[in-house]
Amino acid sequence: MPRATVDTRAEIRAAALELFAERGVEATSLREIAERIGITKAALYYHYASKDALVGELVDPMFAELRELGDELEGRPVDAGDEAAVRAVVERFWELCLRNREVVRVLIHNPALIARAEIAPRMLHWRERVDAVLVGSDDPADRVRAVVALGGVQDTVIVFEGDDLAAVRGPAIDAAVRALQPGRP
Amino acid sequence: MPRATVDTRAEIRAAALELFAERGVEATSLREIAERIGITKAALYYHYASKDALVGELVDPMFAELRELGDELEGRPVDAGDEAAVRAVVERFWELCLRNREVVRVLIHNPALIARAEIAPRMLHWRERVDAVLVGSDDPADRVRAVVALGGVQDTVIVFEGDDLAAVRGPAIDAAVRALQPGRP
DNA sequence: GTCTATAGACTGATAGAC
DNA sequence: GTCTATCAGTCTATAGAC
Repeated sequence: MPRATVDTRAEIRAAALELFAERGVEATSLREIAERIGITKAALYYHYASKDALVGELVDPMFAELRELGDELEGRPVDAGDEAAVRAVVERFWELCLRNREVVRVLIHNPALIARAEIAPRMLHWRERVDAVLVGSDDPADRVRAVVALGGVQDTVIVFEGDDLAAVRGPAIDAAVRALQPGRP
Repeated sequence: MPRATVDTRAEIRAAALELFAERGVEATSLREIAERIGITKAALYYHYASKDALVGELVDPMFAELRELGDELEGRPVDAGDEAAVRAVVERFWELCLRNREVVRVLIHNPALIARAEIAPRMLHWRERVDAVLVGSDDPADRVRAVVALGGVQDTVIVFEGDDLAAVRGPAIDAAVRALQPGRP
């Protein structure tokens, strides 16, 4: 029987992202995804050749955004002393995490994912690249600061998921910018 | 046939923690854990009644430490202006994460875990409780700062796992302490 | 495009011999 | 304590009807 909606593929992705983010990829079966939108597992296989292919298509948009951000910033590292410039990059990273927060959740929660053949090549150290651009330095202490700042920012969109994220934005970015300042407090 | 080692239970826990941290709990089977230490799945079941029981015993020590820290700090909130006091708490949290970094990894990577009946009651908002003690405030902005600081610190013991963590400690704690300072940078 | 039916592998867990 | 053997259930994935 034909279905009420036109875009079954989009429906599959939406249901899958929700379940993957909530329970993890391994803990979610294709049967569950299919049943959530009222089709059978076999019908799902008509649209996606495998679970890996589905996961790959889900995480792709975020990787594309990260690559764009990396490309744009590459070659012109941020001066750590220029607070406005640092803040601008942190803000963009926050917005990116916010837009893709369900994907962030999936990636954080599924380490085995990045080892899968379909997905690993697309990861390319995603956040590490932004780290590097942001601190523009190989100094290990600078890298640590970047991990605290961006890791912390990334965590907020997950931890405060149900809350008013517009209110979280300001303090989160402030804290991250401060964490990035070199030297002892 | 009796085995070379005395403490099979400890061997099981060690192998399980390694595999759970690496791939996630759902993606690791009891057969894999058993075979890694040269016994069968049935032998493993002699020592642990279920997968949940095994997971529970693995995460217990960290929860116990968090409860101790919470108990000790409870009732005497840290003055956000007292930098030395703030630093002391952040340092203790860092050490706790470092000691339990494989468990941290397991918990981060397995959201579904905290919903399991055996484990949920022991979680009791672990990090949230430390957050609360640390900022000693219900102000949402303070809570956000605490999440950035402690989330960032927690991330470093995972991200820099293979590196020299003694060198990571200083910059990580500095960055977290700075992130906790109120107001705009 | 969606279905039913099924293959084949693996899972967590148990029974009972040694 | 560890084994072999097995259960019932689930999984990914496919074949073929409509």
